[in-house]
Amino acid sequence: MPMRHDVLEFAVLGVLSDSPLHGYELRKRLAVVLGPFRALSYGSLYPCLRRLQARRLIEELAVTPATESTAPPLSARRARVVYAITADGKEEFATWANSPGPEAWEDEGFAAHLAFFSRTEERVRLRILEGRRSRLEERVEALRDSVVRGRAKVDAYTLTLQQHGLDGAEREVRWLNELIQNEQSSTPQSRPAQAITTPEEQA
Amino acid sequence: MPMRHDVLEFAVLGVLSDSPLHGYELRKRLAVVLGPFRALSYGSLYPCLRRLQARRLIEELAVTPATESTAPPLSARRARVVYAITADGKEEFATWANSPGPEAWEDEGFAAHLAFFSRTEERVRLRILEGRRSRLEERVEALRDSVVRGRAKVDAYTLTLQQHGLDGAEREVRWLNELIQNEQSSTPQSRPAQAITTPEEQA
DNA sequence: CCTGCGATATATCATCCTGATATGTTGTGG
DNA sequence: CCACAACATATCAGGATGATATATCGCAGG
Repeated sequence: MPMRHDVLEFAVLGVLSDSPLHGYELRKRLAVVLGPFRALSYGSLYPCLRRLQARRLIEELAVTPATESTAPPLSARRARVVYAITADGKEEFATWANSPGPEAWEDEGFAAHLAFFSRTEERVRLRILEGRRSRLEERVEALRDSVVRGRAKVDAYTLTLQQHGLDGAEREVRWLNELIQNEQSSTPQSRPAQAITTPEEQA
Repeated sequence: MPMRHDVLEFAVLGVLSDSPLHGYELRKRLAVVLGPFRALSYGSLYPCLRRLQARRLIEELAVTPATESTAPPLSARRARVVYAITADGKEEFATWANSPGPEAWEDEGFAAHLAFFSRTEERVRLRILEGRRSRLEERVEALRDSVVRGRAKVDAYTLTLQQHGLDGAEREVRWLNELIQNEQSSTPQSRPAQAITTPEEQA
C-alpha cells in the first residue's frame, strides 16, 4: 500500500510535536504510530521531511558538532540532523487532528488518528471511531458474503482461513464498539486494563 | 510488501492446475488464494505470466470466436487469452507444494500453501503449520515486549491499539493450534463448522 | 588492549508494484 | 434502445521498498 502522503506528513508532524528528533528515531516512532509496527523506508521518510521543510512546517535544528569545554563521551558524533516542528506546523497538525477526512477510516489513517487522540476533541474522536466502525462493517459484510457463497466451492482449508479472517474482522468491530462506549460514558483514561499479562499458552 | 516472485508464480500454477483461465478470472482467484482478498495488479500478473511462459510451465490456449467479418482491419474481436498449465508446470507445482521453504512461514506464502493443502502430503502439512506457528509466536513475543515496555510511555489509546494487536496475534496462534490438532488426529474435512452465521452483533 | 559485532545514523538508487487510465465488449435493467 | 455495470486486456507515471554504502559508538570476549 502506497501510504498516502498526507497521512505520513501529519504523522511526522504529530510525532515531532512531542519533541524534536533525528531521522533514525523518528522512523522508529512512526512505525509504532502507523499501524502496528509497519516500518517505512528512509527513501520515503527523507522526501517527506523535505516536503514539510519546503512548506515551513518543520525546520532543522543544527546540532552543535563542537565539543564545548568538557570532553565527555557524548561529543564528536557524526552530524545528526534534528528536525523540529514550527508554529505553522503545530497549527496544521491541530487542524488535521480535528478534521477527519475519508483517510481516517482506512488502516493507516485510522491508526495515525488514534495515536494522537489525546490531542483530538471529544466529538471528533467519536466521529472517527464511528466512521472506522462502518468501514469495518462493510468489510465484515464482504467477508461474510464470500464465506457463505464460497462454502460449497472451496476446500475445507481455504474455508477455515476465510472463517478465521471473518472472525477477526468481527472481533475488530466489537473492539471499536467498546472504544465508542468508553468514549460516550467518560474519558477513557482508565479502561479495564484487560490483563496485560495474558493467560498461559501451552507449548 | 513486494510479493515474492516465487510465491506468485506458484500460486498461479496452483490456480491454473484446476482449469485453464484467462487473466481477468485468474486475478480474482489469486486474490482469494494470496491472503484474504489481497488483489494484485495486472502490472504484476502479466509479467508473471510471461515469465512462466518463457519457462514453458504454462502455455496460451488461443480461443478464437472467429468472426469472419469483412469489417475494417484491426476491428477483430479482442482476443481472450486463456492460459493453461503444462506437464512441466504441474511437476514444478507438485514439487513446490511439498517442499516448504522459509517463504511458507510468511503471510502470503503461508496463505498460498494453505490454499493448496489438499494437494500437499500430510507430513508436509504439519511442517508448514508448525513453522507458521513458531513464526507467529515470535511476533507475539515482540508485541508482548512492546506492550509491556511501552506501558508507561504511551497514552491509553495507543496502548489499547497495541493490546488489540497482541490479542489478535495470540488468537492466530490458537487457531493454528486447532489446525495442528485436527491434522494430527485425522483428516480435517469435518471441523466443528463454527457457526457460519455468527451471533448477533448489536447495532 | 583491541577486535569484531550490533546498534545508531544518514543517504542513494535500481527494481518493481500499484493505481490510474485507456479501450473495447457483453449483458441487463429501465 | 440506451445507460450502466461487469468483463477483459494493456500500459505507464509515480513512488515505495530493500539493498547497499558509509561512518561512529558501546561493549563482550579473546
